[in-house]
Amino acid sequence: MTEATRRERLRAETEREIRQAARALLVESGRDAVTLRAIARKLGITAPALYRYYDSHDALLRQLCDDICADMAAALYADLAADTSGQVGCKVRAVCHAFRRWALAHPQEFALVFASPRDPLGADQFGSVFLQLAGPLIASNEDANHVHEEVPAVLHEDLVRFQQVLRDAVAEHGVTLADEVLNLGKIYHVVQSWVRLYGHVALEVFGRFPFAVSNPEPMFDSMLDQMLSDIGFDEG
Amino acid sequence: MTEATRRERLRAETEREIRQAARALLVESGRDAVTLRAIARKLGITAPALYRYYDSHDALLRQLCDDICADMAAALYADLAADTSGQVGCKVRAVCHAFRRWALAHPQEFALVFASPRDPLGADQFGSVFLQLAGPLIASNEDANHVHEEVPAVLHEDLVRFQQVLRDAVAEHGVTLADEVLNLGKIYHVVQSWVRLYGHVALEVFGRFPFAVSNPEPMFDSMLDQMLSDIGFDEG
DNA sequence: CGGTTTCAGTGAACGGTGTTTACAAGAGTT
DNA sequence: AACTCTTGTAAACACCGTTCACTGAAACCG
Repeated sequence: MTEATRRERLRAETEREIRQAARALLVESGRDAVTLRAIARKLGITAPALYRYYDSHDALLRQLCDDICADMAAALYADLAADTSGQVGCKVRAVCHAFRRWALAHPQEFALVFASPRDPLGADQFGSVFLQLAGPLIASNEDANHVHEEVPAVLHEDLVRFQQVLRDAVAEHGVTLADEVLNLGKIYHVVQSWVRLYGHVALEVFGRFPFAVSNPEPMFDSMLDQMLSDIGFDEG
Repeated sequence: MTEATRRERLRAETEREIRQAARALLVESGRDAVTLRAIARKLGITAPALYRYYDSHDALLRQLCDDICADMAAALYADLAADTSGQVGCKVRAVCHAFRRWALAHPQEFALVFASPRDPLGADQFGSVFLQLAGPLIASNEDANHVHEEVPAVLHEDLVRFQQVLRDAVAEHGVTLADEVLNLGKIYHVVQSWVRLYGHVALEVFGRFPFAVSNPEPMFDSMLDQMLSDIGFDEG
């Protein structure tokens, strides 16, 4: 049984409906359609009532971003779990494909979360998703630590910091990483992989490839091949 | 002297002021601040007057996108011309740096043009900029055609089409390209370079790197090094 | 020159938006 | 039963895109 009082249950229910309505409006008609009055209309209430739940329209949009990130994370985890091959390379590939698939299926959400020149947005949420996914995957790839190139010294400071962030993320899963498996060269390639992954997906979602690509999926696959090879995963 | 009548001159002047006001609003306060009424206020006229110049708010935004693309193109050309080293690799590097610098200096414009899930937007404008820049640069790099890797057969169709687009773009400059210098492997790397260039710049502008990068420029430089090496330019 | 057309700009209006305020009415508490 | 806390309302304000009837001056023409 729920410990919450009747009022608390009703409030939670209304808040859920608000988020749901906001999400539906975003998906159906884009960011500009996520209007306090439109949301209220969907719930059969008036706009000012929403101020009992959110301080402003902006705050509601921020919440929407967090919800989107959480949903995306769930989708990525699901696709990751669906990959039953023991191979780590396959898992990485599965997650990357899931990210592309999610972005193409949710262009409005993608644009809101990943392409707004705003301060925090869903930054925290997303960062954790990336770390939760990338960290353990890299960690589990112990046998492919032959990547040991030198990276420019100027990058060391940032890469060491990211190394620590990754180590902490993995530690929450109860795994400890050796410097050998998580060397700076690999860290660098992880960042570069995120650049390419994001670049391809954003270009595809926003239609900004320099020419019409009839079927971008093979190009994405080809890019993944090189990414995985760069990062030190065996082909497969 | 101008052939235009007095009325035509005044109209052109007003139109220029409209674009200028719209641009200022975008830069100062973001996309949502580019309002017909706010523009009119800046010109000392009323909002409906703007309908004598643009069919709708949307049409005005589209024009704004075109203006931004044109300005960016001018900035890139200027930075390209400023590079007096004869080396093609240096020119490519200069243009890439110019693109990053422009994006960081104009985040709102970048977001509007490059990160909206809309149909054409400034697509034509931008595409031409990319082609005008990339085509001649690749063409002039005749001695570095040692890149001749195999690309997946599924990509051939698209790459051949892009090859033709590039060839046409270069032809307008009076240069004819041999298949040897513009082979599919190189074409593929050009596309991949655009993915990485766009990915890095967008991530930096939108603050979506998975960790705080204290000084992204060296990372950008490092990426350029690999890009140029992939594409077949000599180090320099 | 006088008459007519063209056209940039106005003011009022409509329905939409975020937000604030004062107020009502029910739920929970004592 | 009396009181408080919470959730909603209605009205209002200022802003938005857009339309429409209208004005006044510039441009054109006989």
